[in-house]
Amino acid sequence: MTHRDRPPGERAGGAAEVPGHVAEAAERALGAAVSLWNRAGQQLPASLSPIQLQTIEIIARNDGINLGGLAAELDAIPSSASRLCDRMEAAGLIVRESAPADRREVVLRLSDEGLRLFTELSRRRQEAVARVLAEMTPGSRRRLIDALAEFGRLCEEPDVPGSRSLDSRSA
Amino acid sequence: MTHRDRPPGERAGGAAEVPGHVAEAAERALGAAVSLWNRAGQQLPASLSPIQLQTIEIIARNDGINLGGLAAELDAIPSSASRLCDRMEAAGLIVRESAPADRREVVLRLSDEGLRLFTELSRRRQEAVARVLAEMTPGSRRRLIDALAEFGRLCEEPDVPGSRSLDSRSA
DNA sequence: TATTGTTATACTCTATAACTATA
DNA sequence: TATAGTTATAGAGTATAACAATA
Repeated sequence: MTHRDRPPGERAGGAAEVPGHVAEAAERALGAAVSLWNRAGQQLPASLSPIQLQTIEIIARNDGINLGGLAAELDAIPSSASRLCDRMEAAGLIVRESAPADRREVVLRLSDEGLRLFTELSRRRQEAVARVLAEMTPGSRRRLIDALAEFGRLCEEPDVPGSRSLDSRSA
Repeated sequence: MTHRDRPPGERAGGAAEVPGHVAEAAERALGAAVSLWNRAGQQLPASLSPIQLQTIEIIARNDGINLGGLAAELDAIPSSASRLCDRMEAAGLIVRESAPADRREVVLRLSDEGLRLFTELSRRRQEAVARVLAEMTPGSRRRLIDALAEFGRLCEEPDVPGSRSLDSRSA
């Protein structure tokens, strides 16, 4: 599906093939979508900070992740992640366990309350997106979903510049 | 997984018309896009915090906004916004002026440095999006841009539930 | 008096550096 | 010694409440 018949040596990863006004339109539309996305989290009844919300998502998708792994996912240092876990454990959102294999490590899991919040967050995001999708014609909606799915897959590909694996803390 | 084919021409009006698996796919794809979007800001050479980045965007798009307006856009209270402006003014990113019409008000503008950062942020976001778009086939890309533009417009419409005008501070 | 913004205080979030425990 | 995590300290970000200036 990944249509890449360009010679590997060509410049800028092929971004030059996309006209400026197209990138600008995409930026504007994505900006509105990002706002919609973020509001779904802000409107949760529990009123978690963005970083606590992000932490819940990371642990939900990486059950049993250790503290260093969480810090890496947050793009933060272990000390910050540790303090964050202090507060989230005290708030009853996560649990810290000692890893059986290596007792230096800490295994992180969601508490029942944390899992409930994650489920609710996902539900609200889907609902917010669905409300907008419902305003579109079925044809537009179908084209958006299909194209967006491809776009999302490409965003997750590690070989896309600016995707992951960058140490932005040293910037 | 019942694929509901609705008769075309029927008025779209409720989120219930969008099947759950469609909303789920959209959530997943948008999540990846949101990550791409956020990384563009994190990788700026200046290393601003998300809230400072957001403040720069708000002032850039609302030149001369007053402090209360900024606070509302940030979904924060004036006191928090005032402290934020203290630091950003000290960092040379924004300037505070007294409003000529009403001397109680404070008019906020970007400094040259703040404007430069905003331009760079926008450039990097467009570049990140363009790099992914360049990986798509021209047809998919076209369909995505067209459908995404419509989606973006609908996200910005005030009558879409969960759009704006919500006082999430009281939640 | 009502509105706009700032200051006092306290808590969360984050990084640097020093530390403890385990390997 | 090297690794995983915590604690000490300090500064940024935020809210509540009290305050000052202007309308």
